[in-house]
Formats: sequence, structure tokens, C-alpha cells
Amino acid sequence: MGTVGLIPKVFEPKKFEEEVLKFWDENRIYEKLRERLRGRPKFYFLDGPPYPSSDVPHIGTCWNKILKDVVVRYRRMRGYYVHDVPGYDCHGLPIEVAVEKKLGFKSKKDIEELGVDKFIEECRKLALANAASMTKYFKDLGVSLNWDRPYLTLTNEYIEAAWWFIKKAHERGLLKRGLKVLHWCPRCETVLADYEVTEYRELEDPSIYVKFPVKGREREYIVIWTTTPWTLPANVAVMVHPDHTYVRVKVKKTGEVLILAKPRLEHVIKECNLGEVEVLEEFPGEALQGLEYEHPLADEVPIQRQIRHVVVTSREFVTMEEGTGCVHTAPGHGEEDFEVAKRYGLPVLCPVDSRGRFTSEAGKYANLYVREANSVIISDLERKGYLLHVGKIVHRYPVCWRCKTPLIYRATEQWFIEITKLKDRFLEEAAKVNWIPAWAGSARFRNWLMNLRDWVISRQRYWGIPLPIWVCTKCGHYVVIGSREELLERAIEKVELPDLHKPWIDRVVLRCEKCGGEMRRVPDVADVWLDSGIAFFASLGYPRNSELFNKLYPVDFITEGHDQIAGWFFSLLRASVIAFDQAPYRTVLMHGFTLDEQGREMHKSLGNYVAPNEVIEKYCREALRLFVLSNTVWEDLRFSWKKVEEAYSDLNILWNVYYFASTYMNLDKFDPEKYRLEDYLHVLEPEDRWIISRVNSVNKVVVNALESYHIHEAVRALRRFTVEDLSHWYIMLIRRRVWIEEERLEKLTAYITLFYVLEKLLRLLAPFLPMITEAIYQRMFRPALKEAPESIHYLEYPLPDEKLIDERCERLMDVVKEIVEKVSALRMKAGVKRRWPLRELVIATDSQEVREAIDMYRKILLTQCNVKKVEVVPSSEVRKFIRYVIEPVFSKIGPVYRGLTKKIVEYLSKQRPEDIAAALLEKGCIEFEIEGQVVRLSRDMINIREEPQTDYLITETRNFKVILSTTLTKEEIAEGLARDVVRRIQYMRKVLDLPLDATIEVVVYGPESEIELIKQYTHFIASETRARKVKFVGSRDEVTGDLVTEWEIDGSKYVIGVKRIQ
RNA sequence: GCCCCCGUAGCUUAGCCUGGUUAUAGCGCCCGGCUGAUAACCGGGAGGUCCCGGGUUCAAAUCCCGGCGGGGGCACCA
Repeated sequence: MGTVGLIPKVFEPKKFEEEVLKFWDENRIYEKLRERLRGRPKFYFLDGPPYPSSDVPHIGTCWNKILKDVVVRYRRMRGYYVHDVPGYDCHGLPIEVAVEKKLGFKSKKDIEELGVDKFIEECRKLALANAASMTKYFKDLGVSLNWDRPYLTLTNEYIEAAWWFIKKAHERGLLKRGLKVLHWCPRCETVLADYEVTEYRELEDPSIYVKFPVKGREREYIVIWTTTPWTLPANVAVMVHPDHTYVRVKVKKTGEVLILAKPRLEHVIKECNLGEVEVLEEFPGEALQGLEYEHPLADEVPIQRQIRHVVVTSREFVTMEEGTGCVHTAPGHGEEDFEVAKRYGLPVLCPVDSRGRFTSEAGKYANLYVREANSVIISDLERKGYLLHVGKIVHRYPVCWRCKTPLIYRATEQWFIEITKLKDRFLEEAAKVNWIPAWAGSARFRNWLMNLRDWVISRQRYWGIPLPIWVCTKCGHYVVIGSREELLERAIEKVELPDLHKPWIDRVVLRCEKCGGEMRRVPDVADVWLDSGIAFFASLGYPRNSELFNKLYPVDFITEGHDQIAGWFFSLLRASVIAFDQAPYRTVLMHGFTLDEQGREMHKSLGNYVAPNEVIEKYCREALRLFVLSNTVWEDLRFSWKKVEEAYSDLNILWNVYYFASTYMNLDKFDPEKYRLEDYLHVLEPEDRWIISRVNSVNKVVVNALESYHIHEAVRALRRFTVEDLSHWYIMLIRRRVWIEEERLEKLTAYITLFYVLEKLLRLLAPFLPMITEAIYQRMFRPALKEAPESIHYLEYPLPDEKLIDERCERLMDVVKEIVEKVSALRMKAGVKRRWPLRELVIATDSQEVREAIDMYRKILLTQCNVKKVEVVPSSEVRKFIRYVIEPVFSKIGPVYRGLTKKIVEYLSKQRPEDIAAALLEKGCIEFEIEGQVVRLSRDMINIREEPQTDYLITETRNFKVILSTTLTKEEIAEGLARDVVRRIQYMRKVLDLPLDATIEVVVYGPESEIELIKQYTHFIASETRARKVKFVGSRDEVTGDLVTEWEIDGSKYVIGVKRIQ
């Protein structure tokens, strides 16, 4: 036979949490749960792998993992076999940069000197160490994922999955090689895809106007504007707008003729200080097409001498917003320029190497770093007379997201996948996904997909998945390898290949099937977004093992921050459509960002960073969980110490609720298995039926919220229920019932009800607060239940019992609460404290519902309002408790009756106000005679006020009026005093720290007349305080006991002694 | 420039989809009360241009349009 266990009085969450974490670990609770659920319906959760570039997770990542934890815990309790492998995104530039920093490296050359193999090992070591450290943090927060075997993007198996994927893209004809003009980081010496260009800095650059001499004309020039003088050596053309008007103008000062757009003329005159000009000719830009000019740096830059420079036209790329309307075009250094070059068959020059230095092609400027060459080029232009003007401009300029080096555009050969061809499929598949919130999919994601670009997958780096492409050194033919076996089969020399990373992989040489030449791997690694994008199959070991994948695909649920719209959400879809022609996930929950108290992003560099440890240290793990989970999921989370504290305080209340129940149930050896709720339903008190209904209603709300992933709604409903319904109201109502000493039905039903509610609530809370609920479960519930499993997390998630939901009963309780509130307010106004009973409470109402509420909960009203009687009357009867007060309005009467006014007021004061009021209200005026003169007072001359009758107070709400009798006779005073004495004795028991069931002897001294009143309540005092004897004495010296305390009650001195009886 | 989210009391926030009585609650402040689970709680008070302006409607915090402010995303930056 079990009884309810006792839980500790003091709330020490950190201690309990640590205890529970240890318990889970030692008893393999998580692992056994997986076993219990094997064979159940699948739920494929996929973890968005964080980047292990630090050993401590950001607090936002903690929120992310806690959200995931709630979902997987809920699903398990609902009986799903949850695939719950976490992951880490191990490759890529951030790790490389961190290692470079650690080793003090400045460029790729340093890496080559150290040896790529050593560098790779450093990267691997760092990624694994950080991943292991982050795992510790996540586990410590109670996040229940399969931490023993996270998926890591750096394993051979994972790399092979990527190879298979790239080969798949190749087979679908989507893999391409070609010259692309893309952002390039001269420090990292690699291409950056457009979605990697996210950081901009305010930089100062030259802003120059340059004169390009028109071929065959004397002193006639096309004027261009640029902020990147270093791109001039690669200039091949000038773009103009065909439809806008252009002009030839003569500068009076110099006699030179300039060509530029008319709408820009005024601006250029001002900016370049041209002085007076004469417009020689106006014509459409079209007319300039084909006009040839000479490159101003032809002498300095040898490649420029072999090129014919012409004016071309473009509608899209020429604007009249800035510059001169004549756009300097360098196809090797600009995407648009490249576009135009393709259209016109212009040559693409790129005399800049991977480190951002000019090559020998740039002649004079060879070896100069591009940004340093600016000034040299400017002075050359000036010297040669081609510089019209030089100024400065501060503008936003893109920098490398890792190392903050200003980026440049460079034309290079890259590998890319033509995903623009799949745009329609992306849109179709994305529309099938359940997005939460809906606008994340219909607006944000869709919008992103509408602006698709092709996917450049090659990166000129080291720490990444090597592209599985081998190119023939002789004929240029290439093959894409899909697996390690395939590779080794085709290798010329059989090599050992324990690891598929660079540099080892580069040593594998293949034979060209076309020409018999040697094929070498392209030196590139894959864009790191490819890694995480294929996680939905690669983390399952596919394609090497297809069993898991066939069982689980597609992913049922993922959740990440809104930055992942363009990131992981997209890269998963991209990979899945390429490889399987369908969306990889069914439900996507987009959550917010974690910001600081002011709403700024949290960064270590900003100094506003709050480490998860700090929060746990100051409060506890579950307070952090409760805090983050209460935030509207898709809105940004402002970190707030105050809110963490509030969460902590709610946890404290939760603990106290369970402590309260456990104390009394344990004391009475309550065995919940002996009683079935159904058998007692008919004898429950109304408040019992109410709280049972409430817990089931909340259950319904919580399950609905969780099914639609509105996690915060579930959490808020549970917090409200625990604090307001359970702690503040229900427990307060039943306190007296559980304090009863003997075995009585009303105590038993309170226990049965409370146990039912608490057991259900505990399971409802388990996914959100896995540690506290476990701690309570182990101590309080497990000893009570025979079939209790080893952990609360093995129990099923509760579903609402519709039969027990009684909405009417809940609604009516709200009315009762409202009445109690109003009565408290009236008591306050009357200055009568709650302990003093009042004779009568009258509710005047015509509402059937209010009537029913009072009938149903009369007992509660009697005790909570502490009145002897509650009566309901029709609202019209409120009159009985009202009297009218009339006030003459001097400002109205005075001007009419002047000297008579005083007499009129005197007359009025002698009448019954009721009569005056009635007449006024009925007829609109009253007439009477004073000193022979007829006085006629209209409605506006007299104010009518309603006031409660003496000894009554009245207040009203929408549906009813509350009338409270405030009469205090000796009887009421006696009872009030007795209660005051009881309260003091209870307090003294507490101070003495007596056990709940200890009995005592009481001695009371007080003013004679009061004591005489109190004496009739001796029995009451005794039973309320578990006193075997209550003695009243005539002098304070006679008061004895283990504790003797002097009290002041209602202005008089009392001395009370309490003695424990053994 | 385009797109998305947010804007309600000193602070934090519910309600907005689906218009309707006196706009929600917490924190903080002041006054009072209750208490043998409670470092808890209850009542009262002070505190509001529901960002602004139009429109629709009998009725707008809520729906529509246009602004403003904050955050984010995308594009561009010759």
C-alpha cells in the first residue's frame, strides 16, 4: 500500500535539478525511454546544427534547444518514437579563421607553410572540442536529445553523402563550371556567395570623375564617375542609357568638350567646379552607341593596348541618380558589367590575383594591393590630364563576414548548381509546408525564393567537404565521384584513404576515360551551406544505409530562428528538391532572436552578452526554461532579469502547491489508489468540481497549443492555472478542509480532487519543466502509485476528459470571484477587516447566471466574504438600501430667486428628500410657496444623489449590485476577537516550529470586558489551534508556556502563552 | 528602394485573425488587509492620445490606406 510522499519544505531548485540530472544519467533514463518507444509511430525531428565556433552556446541557442526539447518530450509522451539526433555544423570559414587566429596566421601562405594536413587537424580538434563543450551545456539544461551520437558534418560518411548529392545534381544536368564575377575576400582568398555577403562597413573611398578621350577628336571626352579607381585598369567599355538625353558641352575655362547625361550636367558642373559651360549639342544616349574612346591608362597597363573601347547601351544598369550617366564598365570587377560584357561580347579583364594584388597584366601597378593602388592611379590620371575631379565619399561597403576585410569583385572560374531552373518547384514545395507562423512561409520564405540566384558551391579553402570533381589535366574533361568505393576503383594508384578531407584526397589521381590523361581533383571545397542542407539524409547515413532514411523521410519538424529563412530552411529545401524533387520537411517553426534588455542583438563584443551560466547561477535552469518558453515563439526575445525572476517566483509557487498537498496527504497517510475519482464525483464540493473542470480545460488548451506548436500559449495557460486557479484560489478554499483532524468526507474529497489535479498538472508540465516535475514525481508520486514507472517522462501526456469539463461551473466561479473582490473592497471602505464577520450580504441582480452562481457556491461566499447570510434579490430592490440626498444648486437658483434663496434652501432641508426626489424625477419640477411667493424649482436646480442607507455599503458591476451590511454588534465583535486570538496562536505555533499535528495548551490574558466576550468561543479557539486546553487568566504574570508573546489586538494589550503537550 | 515583424500604463505585456459592455495582466510605487503551503497572497489607489493621420462602419486597439518609430531580411552602392 502506498502513500503520498513528503517533499522538502524549502525550495532549492538548483539542488533538485542537479539531483535529477544525476538521476537521469545514472539510471540511463533517456536511453531506456528510447527502448520503450521503439516500434511506435515515427516522429522525425531534425536538429539544425549549431556552429561550434565557441565552447559556450549563445543564450539564443539555448532557447532554440529548449523549444526543441519541449517538442520532442511532448511527442514521446504522446507515444511517438522520436528520431532526435542533434548535430554540429563542423566545417567552414569560422573554424578556419579561429584556428588561423590561434596560430597567428595572416594568409593562405601561412597555412601552406604549416602544412594543410596539420591545419586540417587543428580545425578538426577545435570543432570537436567546442562541440563537446556545447553538448555539456545543452545536457545541463535538460535538453533530451541523443547526445551520445550527434551527427557531425566532418565524418567520412557525411562527406560521402555530400558527394552523392553533388553527383546527383550533375546527373540532373544542373552542375556547371564557368566564369563568374563574385565577391571575393582577398584575405581568406576565396569566393563568397551573395548570401554570404551580409556585413557592410562605412568606408571612405575616393570619388573621382575621369575623362576618357574620344578617339579621333581633339580635347573631347566622355566623363565617367567611379569610387573604385583600381577597377579602371580593367575597363573595357562605357555604358550609357539609350533613351535619356545626353549633351556635348564646352567648358569655357578650359575649352574642353565633355560628353555626359543632361540630367547630371548641373550636378557635375557643381561637383567638379567647371564654371561656365556651353551646351553644343543634345541627343539621345542611343546616338553614342559604338563611339570609341582611348583608355586613359593605356600607357601604364599593357593589356589595355590590345582592346577596342566602345560605348554600349543599357537600360537596366544606367541610372540618372548619381554619377554622369556614363558608366565605367569593368566586366572583371562587377556583376552588371559582366552581364553587359556577355551581351556585347566584350572582353573580361581581371588583372587582380587572389590576394587582391595586381598581376603583371596590370603593368605599372603589378603587385600593388588594389585599395593601395587607388592613389597611384589617381595621380597618374591627374598627371596625364584625364582627371576632372577628385573627392571623397563615405559609403557602405561590403566586408568579409569572418575577417572584416573589404571585399572586391573578381571574375573567377567556379562550380555552381543552376537552381534558378528549379524555382517553380521550390515555390510549389514550399507552399505545401506547414509554416508557423503562416507568414514565415507565405511572405518571408516565398519572397526569398522569388529572388533566387544560382548556387556557387565551390570555395577556395581547406576545411570543408572536398568537391568530388576530377578534371583531366590534358583535355579538360571532368567526372563527378559519388562515393569512396567509386573513387578508389578509378584511382590510378591504390592509396590508403582513412580521411576524405584535404590534403589527402588531393593525392588521388584518376585516369581520363576520354584521352587517357591524368585527372586531378579541383582544389575547392564545398560551400558550408551544402553541409547542413543535406542533413536530412546525410545525418541518417544515407545513401550508404538507406533503411533509416526510407523509414523516416520526410522530416516532421524543424525549428530555427528567422535568420534561417535564407539559411537552413532554404538550403534544406534546395538540397531536397535537387535530390528528391520534394520538400524535406512537413512543419517549420520559425522562432525569434534573443536580444538584450534594450532590444539590441547580444554580442560579446557589445558587452551586453548574458551567458546561460550566469542565469543558472543566479536563479536556476528551470527558471531560464520557463522564461524563454513564455515568450511568443516567433517574436524576438528580450532578455530580462526581471522576467527570469518572475519565472523563478512562479516555480516557487508551484513547489509550494505540491509541498502543501504532500504535507497533509503524507500526515494522513493518504493512499490515492484506494479511491477512484469517479466514485466520489457525486459527493465533491462545488470548488472541487470547478478545479477538476479547470484542469481539463487547461489540458485542452495546452494540447491544442502544442499540436499547433504555439508553445508559449501552452506555457502561459499552465502558469496562469498554477498560480491563479490552483494556488491563489483553490488551495485557499480548501485549507480549512485539510486542517480538519478527524477523518471526514470533505477532507477525503479534497485529497482525492487535489491528487487528481496535481498528478495531471505534473504530467502537463513535464515537457516544459522536466527537472522540477521529475523531482516532485520521485518524492511525492512514485511512492504513492504501485505501477509508477521509473521516471515521469515515461508517463503518457494527459488528454482532456471532456466529461469533466463544465463550462458553466467555471463561468459561475468567475462571478463568485468578482463578488468576493467587491466585498473585500467594501470592507476596506468600511474599515472592517476580513476576520470580523458581518451580518448580511445582499446581491441585487436580474441575471439568472449570477443567481445560479450564488446558489452553487454559497458556502464559498459565506466563508470568503465572512458573512452570516447571503441573499439574492431582484435588482429593483436595491432601493430598499438606498436613500436620496438632494443638494440645491446655488448657481442656478440664485440668479432666479435672489434674496429668497436662503429661505428656499431652508425649506428644502425640512422636507423628506425621497419626496422631493420622487417629484422631481416624475414631474421634472417642484412647486411650493414661500412667504406668499410661488417657487418653482426645475430638475437642474437640484442635484439628486443616491446614497446607501446607514450601515450599508453598495457597489456595482455590470451584472449585479453588491450590498454589504456593516453593522457590528457584540456578537460579531466577539467572533472577530476570537479569530484574532486564533490567528496569534497559529502564528506562535509557527514560530515554535511545531509539527502540524502537535497539540498545545493556551493561556490568554486580556482586557476584562473583551475576555468576557471571547469566552463563549473557547471551544472554537481550542479546535482551530489544536489546543487541549484554553485558559483565561486575570493577570499577565499568570501567563506561562514555551512561548509567551504580547500582542495588540484592536488597540488593547493581550498576552498569550503556548505550551506544547507531549 | 522592396519585403516581413513589432509599436497598448514608468517597465514588460494580453487582446488584433473573427470589430461590440467599463482595454488585460505582471513588475514597481502608496495605503489597507489576509496567512499553520508560501521569501506567497488579496483589496484599494495613482498611472493610458491602445505610435500618428485618414477611411470603412451604427460601432475601430482590432479591418483598409498613408505616414512615423524600432527590429530584421533582401536588393543596390558605376
